Amino acid sequence: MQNGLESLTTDEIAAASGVSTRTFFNYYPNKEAAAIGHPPEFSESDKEALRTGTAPLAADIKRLLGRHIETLAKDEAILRMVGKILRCNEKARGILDGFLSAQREDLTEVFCSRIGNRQTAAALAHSATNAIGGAIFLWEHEDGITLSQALDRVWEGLMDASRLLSSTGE
Amino acid sequence: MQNGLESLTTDEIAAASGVSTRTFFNYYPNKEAAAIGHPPEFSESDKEALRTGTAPLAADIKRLLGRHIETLAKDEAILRMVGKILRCNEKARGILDGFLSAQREDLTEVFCSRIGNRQTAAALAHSATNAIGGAIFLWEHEDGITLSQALDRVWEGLMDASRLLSSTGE
DNA sequence: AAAAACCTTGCACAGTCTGCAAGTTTTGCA
DNA sequence: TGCAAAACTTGCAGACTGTGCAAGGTTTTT
Repeated sequence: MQNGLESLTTDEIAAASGVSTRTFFNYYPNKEAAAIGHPPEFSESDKEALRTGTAPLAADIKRLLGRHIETLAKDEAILRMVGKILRCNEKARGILDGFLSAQREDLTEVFCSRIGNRQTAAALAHSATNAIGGAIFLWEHEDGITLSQALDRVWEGLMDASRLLSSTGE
Repeated sequence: MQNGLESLTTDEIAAASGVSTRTFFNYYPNKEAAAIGHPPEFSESDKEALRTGTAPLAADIKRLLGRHIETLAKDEAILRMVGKILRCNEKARGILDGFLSAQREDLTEVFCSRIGNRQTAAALAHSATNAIGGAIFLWEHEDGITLSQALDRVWEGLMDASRLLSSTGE
């Protein structure tokens, strides 16, 4: 069993769900999309807080990410299972990638309305979504660490990296 | 024609390549992988230069990225075609994502050996690969801009973002 | 209670991809 | 040169995903 998904047929999934295979495909465009579902979005109020926040930008971003990771932490089991699927199913990765790209664009708009410059906003949005992804990755690969702790570690790395990039020496 | 790839069957591709369909699948694991191919890697010597460089980190990174984007610029036609495929084929996105993740890990090692801290290295690697992706995106969506110019714009955004993140005020 | 809108399902079908068992070509070496 | 081994190509059968369509059933509306 390389995947878990690959060894599950749509017939089996449909039967287990108590609908016909045809109906399964009325609900979901394909097997992978059904398996990974739709990842949670950043909350509107958190985005609004980021848009209008007055604390240093880094602090406001960290708050958004922290709250988002808390949301994710509510479904650790799902997160772990989805991670397993993503690790060995290319199509699933592509589908998730689509969702995350949309979220990143969304976040880019938020940053854009706070700081004005689109390229800068895009870089920030990338950093933010990478931090979430990185935190999940760390949490998956390191025992006895919570998602929040993982985010803190990743965040520190991002802060270090930012300092390194913006300083002229090393 | 939503995709271009979806309306092309493997039978057609194989026939056009002068081999049987079965042989096509001996060469490539699937249609999408065949269509997008393997993206170019960062050159070993450029990575080595980054590993052992003594200029400010940002300058060394920028050099690596600049040289990589020059490599990409040699095949603009391919880049454009692959972009078109990626935009509407989830499986292809997932496959590319796998390649790029591997490249990013590779780059993480490079940064790691230069600066020591793994999380920081990972953040830098993310920023670097995002810059490449962002530059291609910008080049695709803005008329009359070269890849190098696009990279410069994206790079400025990254520098701004780094300063914003590492400063306590705004 | 009839009509309209909606949902589920079966069926046929196009397409991807794999394993297997030939057959064919290339390589290497005697 | 010539033959055996290795490597490659192919056809075929088959499992599986996903779609269009039309028939049948359910729910909602009037």
